[in-house]
Amino acid sequence: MSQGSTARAVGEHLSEWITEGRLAPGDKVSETSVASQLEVSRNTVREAFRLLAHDGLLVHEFNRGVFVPQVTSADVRDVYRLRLIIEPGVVRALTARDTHRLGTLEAAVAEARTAARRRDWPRVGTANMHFHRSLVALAGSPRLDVMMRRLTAELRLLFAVIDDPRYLYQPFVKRNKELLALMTKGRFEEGADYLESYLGDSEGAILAAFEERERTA
Amino acid sequence: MSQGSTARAVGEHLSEWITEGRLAPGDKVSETSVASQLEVSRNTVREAFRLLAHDGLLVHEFNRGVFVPQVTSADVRDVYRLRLIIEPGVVRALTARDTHRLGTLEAAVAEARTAARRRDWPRVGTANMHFHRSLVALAGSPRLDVMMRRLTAELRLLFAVIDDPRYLYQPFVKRNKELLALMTKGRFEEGADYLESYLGDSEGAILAAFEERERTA
DNA sequence: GCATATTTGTCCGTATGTATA
DNA sequence: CTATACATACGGACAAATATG
Repeated sequence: MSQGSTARAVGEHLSEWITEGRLAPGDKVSETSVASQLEVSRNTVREAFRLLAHDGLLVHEFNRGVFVPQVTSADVRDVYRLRLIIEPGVVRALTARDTHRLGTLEAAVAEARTAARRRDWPRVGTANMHFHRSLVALAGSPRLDVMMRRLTAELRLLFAVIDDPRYLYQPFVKRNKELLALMTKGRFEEGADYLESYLGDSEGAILAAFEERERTA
Repeated sequence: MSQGSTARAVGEHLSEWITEGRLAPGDKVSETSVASQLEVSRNTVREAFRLLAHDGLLVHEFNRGVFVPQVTSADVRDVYRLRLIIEPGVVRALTARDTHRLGTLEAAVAEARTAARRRDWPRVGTANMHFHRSLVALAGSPRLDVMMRRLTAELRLLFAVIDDPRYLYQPFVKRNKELLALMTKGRFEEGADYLESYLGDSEGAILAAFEERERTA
């Protein structure tokens, strides 16, 4: 309606429903129900489904419909394996003249700070995504950007499983800030090492939550 | 109809048209023309467009339609940058017990050999794609597999620009075979180094063709 | 295992808005 | 600036596949 396609708008809605837990992992997402709730045609809903399936936020099973992915600890490991390859690699490849291109990272850090002050943890999570996407964008590779967009989208899916988001999101604020400080000083090698251990900790925390959940279930 | 969706079948057709040059880079791909030529509905064509756009074989511009990507030397560099990160990394991470899991690679090498004997260069190209996809599959990462599928699809797009495919495809046959030999012996570090230089040469050859083309155009 | 109801996959016709000649 | 072409979106329809009782 306003700007962009309605299919994209429907996609945004669905994306929120997923990250807010209104749509739980494993849930079936019916074409007709979404179409009637958002008052759009079924065709448009199908278009939105494709967009989200593209980012891994929905899975499409032929003749059965679309579902919210049932993420497991294996997915956590896979996502973090790729993050550990990509993100420190990008930081390590930076040089002194990149210290002037960190504006978007600063913005993301500021966004996270104000959100944390307001105890708005979902927004802290969004800011964290912005930070890491901006970080990867420094590499200047369009294809890497697409891949990182996918990964951060799936990250939201993983975080959505966690009951208490604060416990996971809060550490990000400080650590992103510290990583940025290292990078501003041009200490990229140190930054990459810092990022590696930071990602390792993050993976460990999420993994623990998942394995606990998988044990009880 | 037969197996899978008709949208997928339409996607296969379009994919062939692109790699065969029937659809040239920069061409607009009209919904209605494809729908009438393949005798399917516009709706189905739109679904197929999304599928191919997902793999980078088509680009979608809002309110303007879909186009065959206008690939440039910058795209060559970007694709190879990612290949150089991913593929040698996978090989380096392998261990002795992976030497028994190289069956798909052997099959791809054999496929390339027989195709080369028949001077069927497009088929050699396909076999080469299979080889590198199988290689990355050894890492056991579903998300890396998806990414590699995208990259190889785009690779076909790059190769489609080259006039004489034999010149580019022929070296692959021998080099894939030699890489496989190293891997079979468990010499993964050497294999990774070999792959790096091999990819570097490949990039250089394609890049030269692109820069020549961009100079004349 | 069967009959039924639901839902998806596909198609068509039409209206509206956007881009471009 | 107007006119044309085309993409976006709608709503209804039907067959086929799936899920349900």
